[in-house]
Amino acid sequence: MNAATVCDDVRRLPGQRPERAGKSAVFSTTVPRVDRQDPAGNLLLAALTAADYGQLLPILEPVALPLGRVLHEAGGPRHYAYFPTSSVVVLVNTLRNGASTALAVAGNEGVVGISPFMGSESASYCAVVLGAGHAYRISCTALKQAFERGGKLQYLLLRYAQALMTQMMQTGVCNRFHALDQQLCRLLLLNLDRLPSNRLVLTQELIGQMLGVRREGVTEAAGKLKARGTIQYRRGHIAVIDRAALEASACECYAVVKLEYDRLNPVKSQAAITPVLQRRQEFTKPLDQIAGNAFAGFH
Amino acid sequence: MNAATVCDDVRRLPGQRPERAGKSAVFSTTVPRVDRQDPAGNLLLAALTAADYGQLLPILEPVALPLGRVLHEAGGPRHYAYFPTSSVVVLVNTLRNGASTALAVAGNEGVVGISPFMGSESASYCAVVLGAGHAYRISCTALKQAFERGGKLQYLLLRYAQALMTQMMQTGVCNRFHALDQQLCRLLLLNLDRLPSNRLVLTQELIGQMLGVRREGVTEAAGKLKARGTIQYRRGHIAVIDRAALEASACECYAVVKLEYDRLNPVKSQAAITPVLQRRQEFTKPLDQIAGNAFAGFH
DNA sequence: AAACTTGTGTGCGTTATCGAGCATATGCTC
DNA sequence: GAGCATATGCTCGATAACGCACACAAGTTT
Repeated sequence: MNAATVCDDVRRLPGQRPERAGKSAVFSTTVPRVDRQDPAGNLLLAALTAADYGQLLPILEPVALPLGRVLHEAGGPRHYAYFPTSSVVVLVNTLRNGASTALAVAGNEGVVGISPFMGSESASYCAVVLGAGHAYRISCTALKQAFERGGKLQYLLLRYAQALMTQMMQTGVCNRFHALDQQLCRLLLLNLDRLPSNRLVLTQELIGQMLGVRREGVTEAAGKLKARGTIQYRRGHIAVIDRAALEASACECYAVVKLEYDRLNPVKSQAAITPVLQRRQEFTKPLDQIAGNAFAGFH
Repeated sequence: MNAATVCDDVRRLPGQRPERAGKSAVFSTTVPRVDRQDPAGNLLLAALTAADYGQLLPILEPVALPLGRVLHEAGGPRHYAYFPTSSVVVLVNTLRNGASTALAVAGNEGVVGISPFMGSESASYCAVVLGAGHAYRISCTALKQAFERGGKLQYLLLRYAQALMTQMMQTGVCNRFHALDQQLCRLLLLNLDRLPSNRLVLTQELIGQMLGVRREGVTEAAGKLKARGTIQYRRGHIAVIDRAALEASACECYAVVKLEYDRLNPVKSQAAITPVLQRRQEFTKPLDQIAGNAFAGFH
């Protein structure tokens, strides 16, 4: 991790070189030039009052985030917090034996680095760029100061932290109960929602690390999706062909998380999630109403 | 859940009736009468400034929490936040199919119900009493108001929320990678740390629900611990005989979480965790230093 | 064009956990 | 003490994911 490379042009990345004449119609699709080269490309920043936004603007620093860049190391000090505009960052927890899982995905709806205002210099997870793109960074001390001024900024940051927590919990249960096939769909969708196109730059090996499973398992699961025409892929590039089918194949966890995040930004369209909203009742069923529950009779 | 029973005497609980003359030396051990019948029995409240504490005191309401009491339902509104003194509460996430996992354990070191000050009326998890005891409750609006006054109370609440997040993440990875045997040890220890004695009132069925595994699996894992003389149990009562052995059998996750929580309260002795502190280096190893990592070469 | 790196496809035996069913034991209630 | 609800113990086949080994293909470097 070299500080001098922080502002490198993101358009030149491993595995993301300028494409040759389209071999496949899907992969030659030009990526929409939604660079979101403006702090307001980050929904959290965009939701600030003009006064707050004005105060932050001069200390926000644009950075390009290449795939694999480690923004925060586990247990290490956080120097900057990042407001992604067109990048996707995952929060990864790693065990002693090297096994790791991504517990949360963050993008232009939030901020990477909540510890500064949560009262701790460090946190146990590490933050890694999974989708190359841009972000605006701010020094942790400045963010902390801004947070302590209270007001809408504080509210938005806390509200986001809460949503992040929800995502972590949901991913935690998902880890235990849902099949790899479903989890793959969830991961793809969470990334997709934070990117401007239907294409992801991800190797199966990397996906395996994010889900905490073997690469071979990902190959198998991805193969099924490919066979069904839901996705296409080749050497680290994934193109989602049928998003609806992907949502249908995902576990409920995607919907739960999406719903929570949609509540952060009431302006955003919720059209895509409507069928899920209707199932909300089931998600919120209390523990004691569930069949075979050992708590029954204690109330 | 009947509101009228909220203040029932906790000494009369299912499975916790007055004991007959000790059949077994372990189980007849009288529980130390550490009732912590004082808000200061909660470490978070105890750490407040005299002024803050004085302001909260009149609106804190003592409640007895019987085993199985649901404090917050998933997705439901939170009316009260709870500061446990001698009770243990788990935060449980439940899926549509009824499968559930406890992602965090809370006790007298913190508070149950962080959503009010995190800016949301509800949260996706539910909070269930796993260790009967006492707590002090406060209305969510009052807690929110107190939080907004800023100062040390705000700091402590946020700092705790951050630790809770760490616990959830750690539990999330633990869910995926660690064997049931290890997870059982972790769960027992986390409960033990929040209770005054070496005894837990827990059925294997309940443990299964907390860990998201079958009851039979718990039977097997508990059987091994019993055979090794680490614990004893009978019909919903577990007694920890050899705590050191239990710690040795637990996965690293217990230590990571304990360490994080110990940082909340610097006064507390860290003697028990010393060997773990020495291994801290390994926990914080960044993702890119780990063998077989797909990120290598991207920096 | 050749060599090389890196990503993907596949097969095979191993393992932990599951799901279901049933047996036994414990401790409460009457 | 008898009856009963419930906690625990045990078995068996099924299954998802693992670990490993290797073949092959795509794209880069020389």
